Amino acid sequence: MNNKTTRDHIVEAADQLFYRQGYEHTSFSDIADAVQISRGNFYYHFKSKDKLLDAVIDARLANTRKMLDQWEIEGENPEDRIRGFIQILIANRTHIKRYGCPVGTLNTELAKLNHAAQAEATMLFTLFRTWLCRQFTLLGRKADADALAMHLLARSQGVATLANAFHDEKFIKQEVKQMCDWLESCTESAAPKPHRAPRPQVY
Amino acid sequence: MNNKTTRDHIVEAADQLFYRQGYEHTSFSDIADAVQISRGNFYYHFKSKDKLLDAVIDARLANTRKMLDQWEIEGENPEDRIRGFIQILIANRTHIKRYGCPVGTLNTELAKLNHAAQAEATMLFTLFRTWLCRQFTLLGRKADADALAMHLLARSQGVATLANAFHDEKFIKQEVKQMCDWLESCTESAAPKPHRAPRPQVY
DNA sequence: GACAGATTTGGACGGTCGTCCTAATTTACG
DNA sequence: CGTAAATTAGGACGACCGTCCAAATCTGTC
Repeated sequence: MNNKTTRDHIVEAADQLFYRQGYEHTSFSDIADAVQISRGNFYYHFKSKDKLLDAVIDARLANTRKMLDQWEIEGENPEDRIRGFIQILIANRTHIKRYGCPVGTLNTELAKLNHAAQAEATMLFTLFRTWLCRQFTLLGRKADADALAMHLLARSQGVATLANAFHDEKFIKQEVKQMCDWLESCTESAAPKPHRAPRPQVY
Repeated sequence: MNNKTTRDHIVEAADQLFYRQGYEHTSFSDIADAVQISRGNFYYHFKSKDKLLDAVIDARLANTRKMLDQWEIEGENPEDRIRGFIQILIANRTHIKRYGCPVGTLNTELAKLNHAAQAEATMLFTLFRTWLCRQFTLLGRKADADALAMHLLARSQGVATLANAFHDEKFIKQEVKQMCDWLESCTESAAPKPHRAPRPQVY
């Protein structure tokens, strides 16, 4: 599909701007400038700004589903898949440093606005949560798979928040390494060691 | 000092509203309603909204410094102090569930707005960072004290973000327990651990 | 080419925002 | 008490917002 519709362009530009500037701080004029259409044209495609937000979240949900599905059919083992998830932080480190995590920051903003689309945005987290949960189950951690999934999600969110606040990419790499170590400890035989702080070392 | 000035009342109300609704989403009218003064009165005390934000952040910085200083003179050992820090998540869990972490969400918002007060807001994180760093140093982890401090900050932020997104208090308690366990492992002697965590369990 | 429907344009509309200004009121002090 | 300064009230302002609408333009079909 080479010929994208105007609607697609709007959603794409809005997605980027919502991520970089936040939903509320992004006006129709901003998006119109980015897509190079007139302001009035929006209301032919979306009857309100809220509907546009819904469309953006739907697009993100679709893309995320596609990505996670893809990761699952590429024949790696669950541990490598989870490691792949962790590595997103590395791959997107430049954007994360500047704008934070797209999922986390959107959820945070919508919570403050008490926005109707909150539940839909949380679904983005749920997608990762259930996917990670499935991988941990495959790893033989069925009993606490969801807790492990939430734990990993939280670690990722925290890393993104601090990397953003301190504008620090190196911190991302530090923590990614620790998360990978932690992941390995999840797969170890019968008696796994609890998550431990590494001994002093130069990072 | 029983008689607070109008300025103090404004800062206090703005602080609350910025936390609950976000900085941008809070208007002077909102604050005026809360303080019960006229809108025009603001510009006698603050010449712009940005200056009001500066005052709010300064107040938060002062309160945080006071709190951390207090924690340090109350004769506990470093480990207990850090445990106290972790327990903030429990103490404030109801607010965190609803509005997220005051420090993290403010930093996230200001980053998106590319606001001039970003650096001042990051100072809130730095306060906790250096305090935690000092505690870990006292624990004998001088070499990686800052990394441990950042790690703990990140964990806390992640927990707050997810608890907010999923409106889940129980998750906070789960993770706090794990963070306390992790803290204990920081203080153990260089030799490997005497006891291990049990296999998958219900959290 | 003519026509109908889909799409786009640009401006009008109320409303709210941060800001500013002047007049009224309160407070402090000789 | 009287007066100057500090403080507050309330409205005016220009700008921008999301929304809406009528007219113009494009697109495909007979």
